[in-house]
Amino acid sequence: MDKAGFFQEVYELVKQVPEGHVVTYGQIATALGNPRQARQVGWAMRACPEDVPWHRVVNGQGRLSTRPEMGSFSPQRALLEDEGVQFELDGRIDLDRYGWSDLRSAPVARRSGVRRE
DNA sequence: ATTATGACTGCAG
DNA sequence: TCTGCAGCCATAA
Repeated sequence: MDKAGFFQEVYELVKQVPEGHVVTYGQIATALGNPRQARQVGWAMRACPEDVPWHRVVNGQGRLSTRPEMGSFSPQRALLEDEGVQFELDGRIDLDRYGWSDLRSAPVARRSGVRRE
């Protein structure tokens, strides 16, 4: 797998995230084998193809990291809310509830009380 | 080859 | 809880 494959892998992982769930950059980087490459994941998202649900990717704090300045704000929040993700009053997401851990076969320790919607 | 930048993360204040 | 600083690493100039 060449370096360009890294981007492709990121996209594949993001595509695996179902509606109503989100993943962090570090999570993706970890799934790829390098938790330190979280930043490069962001770089990959910068080229986010249309067939990639980039809006389901947030930072480790459950906040939207997408640049709020690209000429206009991103519809990320609206998209997530439309999928059933409930935002906190401070604009944060409860990763304990919406965080996805089954990225490409993860050990997981999913809590038993994951109630969605 | 070297410096700067960034859609990140974790720790410290 | 929030802000700031340092560590990491691929891409750009």
